[in-house]
Amino acid sequence: MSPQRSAPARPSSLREHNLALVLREVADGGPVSRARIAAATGLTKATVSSLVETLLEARLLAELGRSGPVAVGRPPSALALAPGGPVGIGVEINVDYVATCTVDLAGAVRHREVVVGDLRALPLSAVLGRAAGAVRRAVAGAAAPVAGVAVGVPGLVETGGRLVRTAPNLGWQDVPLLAELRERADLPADLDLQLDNEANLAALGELWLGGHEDADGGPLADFVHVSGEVGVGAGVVLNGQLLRGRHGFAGELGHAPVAGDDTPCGCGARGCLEQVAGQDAILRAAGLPEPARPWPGGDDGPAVALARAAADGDGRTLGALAKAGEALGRVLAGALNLLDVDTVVLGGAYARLAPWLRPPVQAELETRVTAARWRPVRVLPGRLGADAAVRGAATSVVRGVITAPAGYLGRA
Amino acid sequence: MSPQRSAPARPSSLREHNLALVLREVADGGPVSRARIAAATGLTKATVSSLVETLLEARLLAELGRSGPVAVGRPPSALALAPGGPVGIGVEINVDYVATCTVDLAGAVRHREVVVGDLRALPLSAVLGRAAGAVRRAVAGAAAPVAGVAVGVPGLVETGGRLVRTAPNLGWQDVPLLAELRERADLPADLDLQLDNEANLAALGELWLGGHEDADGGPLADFVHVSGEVGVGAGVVLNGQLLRGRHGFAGELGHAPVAGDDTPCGCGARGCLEQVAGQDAILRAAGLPEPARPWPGGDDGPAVALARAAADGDGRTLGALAKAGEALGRVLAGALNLLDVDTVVLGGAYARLAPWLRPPVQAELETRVTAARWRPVRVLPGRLGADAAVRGAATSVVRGVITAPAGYLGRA
DNA sequence: CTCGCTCCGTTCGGAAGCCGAACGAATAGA
DNA sequence: TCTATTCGTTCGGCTTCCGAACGGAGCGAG
Repeated sequence: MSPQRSAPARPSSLREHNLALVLREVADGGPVSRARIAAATGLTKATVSSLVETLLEARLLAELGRSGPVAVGRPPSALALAPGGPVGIGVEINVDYVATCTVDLAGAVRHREVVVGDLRALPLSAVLGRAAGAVRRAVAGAAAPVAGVAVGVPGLVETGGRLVRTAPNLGWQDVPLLAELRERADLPADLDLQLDNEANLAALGELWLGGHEDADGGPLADFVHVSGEVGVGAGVVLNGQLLRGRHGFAGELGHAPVAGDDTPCGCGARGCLEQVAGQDAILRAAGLPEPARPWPGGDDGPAVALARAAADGDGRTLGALAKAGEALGRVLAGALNLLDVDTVVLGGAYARLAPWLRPPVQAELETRVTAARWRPVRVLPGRLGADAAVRGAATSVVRGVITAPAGYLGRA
Repeated sequence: MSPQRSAPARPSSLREHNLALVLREVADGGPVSRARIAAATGLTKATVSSLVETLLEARLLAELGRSGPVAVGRPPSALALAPGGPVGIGVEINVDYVATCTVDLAGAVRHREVVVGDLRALPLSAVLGRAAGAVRRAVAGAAAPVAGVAVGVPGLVETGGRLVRTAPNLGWQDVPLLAELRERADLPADLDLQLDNEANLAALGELWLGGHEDADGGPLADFVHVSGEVGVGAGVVLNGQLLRGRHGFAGELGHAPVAGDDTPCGCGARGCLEQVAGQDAILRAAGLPEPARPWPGGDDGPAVALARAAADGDGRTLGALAKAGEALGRVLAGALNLLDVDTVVLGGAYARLAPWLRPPVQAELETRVTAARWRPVRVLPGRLGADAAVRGAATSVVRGVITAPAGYLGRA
């Protein structure tokens, strides 16, 4: 009846589940004692001890020794994610740069590299070569076991696929990116490689690393992340999980029709959101020249020029931003209604433009989101800026280890 | 890190999981032998035997005896869902009727009752009295243990809530429906009562009972179900699961803005989809009189009048339907893009109007759904008609038993 | 300084579950 | 009647978790 078959549960499945439970408890709550883990998870102290021992041997946890002489009784010995534990490597291949990032189990950035260059001007093999070089350097520089590499691209990627279906802004079509990278960077065959959409990874970055809060003060777990780069991409996070959709194409927002606009769009239709709220469109409407390429990841790109003009009070720019915000708000309202989400995170280039985009977006949401009467809608600027996608990618690798430590144990 | 805490896994969790696995295998594949279950699930024959014995004792499974002397070797003894097993009761409280429905484990309808009457004309307590009477009769008439009762209403219901937040067409506001029903129908305190949105239940009905097929020929597990009743409600099914959203309000589609329309809407905004594609709106645009209330569940209501006029070639009606279909298609395109879904099911009143709505909807989807180049979009008429919600409700109860038999064992 | 209190982590027996292999059961065909 | 074949059960062994008891480590009172 359910389409997804599930596997039989053996005694070892128990252990896998509980290993993840313990590990997640440490990851969530910082240094904790065994006794606290037992209390929090509902497992017995005995069981926790056994699980912890396994995790210590796997070098995923480390014993900190005693922390502070704060209480009566035998002092606990705190456990934390192992500093020498596995790291994840994130890679972002974008129009103007290739970025890599190495993070440890705790999500802290260990290393970061950005190679700037207009990749559209290069042939595919040259781009692959650059990316492979960056990956090789990241792997070689990691002074710890590498749990995996996650690659983000601005394009459509099929779920679990190893193939970039299409990346219009790179001019890619059906590129077997992971296989190419594995070969060119000479990566071992058992190294875990993943591929995902850049907008999805950015949303995950804000989820895990943004430190955003729920309306109730808890960690934000339901939101729509919109990033305005060349197009308009969205990542939908529901209940702490990314919505990928059946084929992994979920989050397409850029080609929603916007009333009162007839600009033809590359997709064939007219009046797409991208033609009003895309970065290039705003730039055009503001009458600003396109900044010289390449710019490194939005930090120095059109968003900055726009923000500067807006801060100077340039009328055309302010008008363009207001119009973009309104269109964005209308389309987002539809998404929020459909998904029952009450928070929007303005990421990517939009984060920098948030001071001007936020008011019109918020206003549109307030009038158009049906459930706004019960729980107010919120518009938050992203906190990771242009790093969201790479850091999200790298973190997704270590999150994979934390939520399924058995898989890592098996390989390592 | 994940916001949702999970419970520790004990040895008994193993059994719960595997009981569900076996039960689902039987529910999916019809009568099966123990050996086949073992092969399909990956469990051992020994384990399957043990699990099956538990399920037999719980009266969830029944032994059919030998089926046919078809093969060599010891003949298998087929297992099927127990005919005398627990049943689920579904209730739908709508504007013009109260319906109940009793289904057995296999999803077959055992009993059905519709009480017609314009409930808007009645005070709340009278409506509750009618519903309670219907529930009491259904429970009394069930010649089998009742696993639970699921109630659907046309309004907003918080996830896991026992409260109807608002049901505009019934004039309800914060009605503690489940508590009222339990008291008025004198239901035992341990009987499982659930509450859900009618549109959600209808989507589940089409999922489980509609017999729709995927583009690949498998069972359809990803679609958006739109039902045009008084408003426009949607149920989103992703990977065989209903998308409820954080508060259970997901699927709101009726108030998406439609270009080129300025009709004021009850929600405060202008140009909402409901004002173009809602049943009443189509009726108005077609210039047809509103049929006399009450009508029983759309089967005799405005949809029939519209279908008749359209079949007769009435120009205004055809125009209204075309316009409604176009608007619906535009809004649905946005949803399909956002969710990465390629199938729309036209349910409720739309099912009857599918011959006229389908072409414009399909056309809009084909031009506006970005991924339509890779996998064609499909528009299917719903197959359960006005029964979808009640049958979905009743089936959701028995599905609950099948996917978590341990819970039922514990109570029974 | 020592004893008792409190809390932490470990040890050990017992129970629940699953697996693998061997065994009895039931039927068709030689 | 015997053999081949498939089905379902039985039994010993393994993994895992639980509960209770135990030893350990620090603090404070006397």
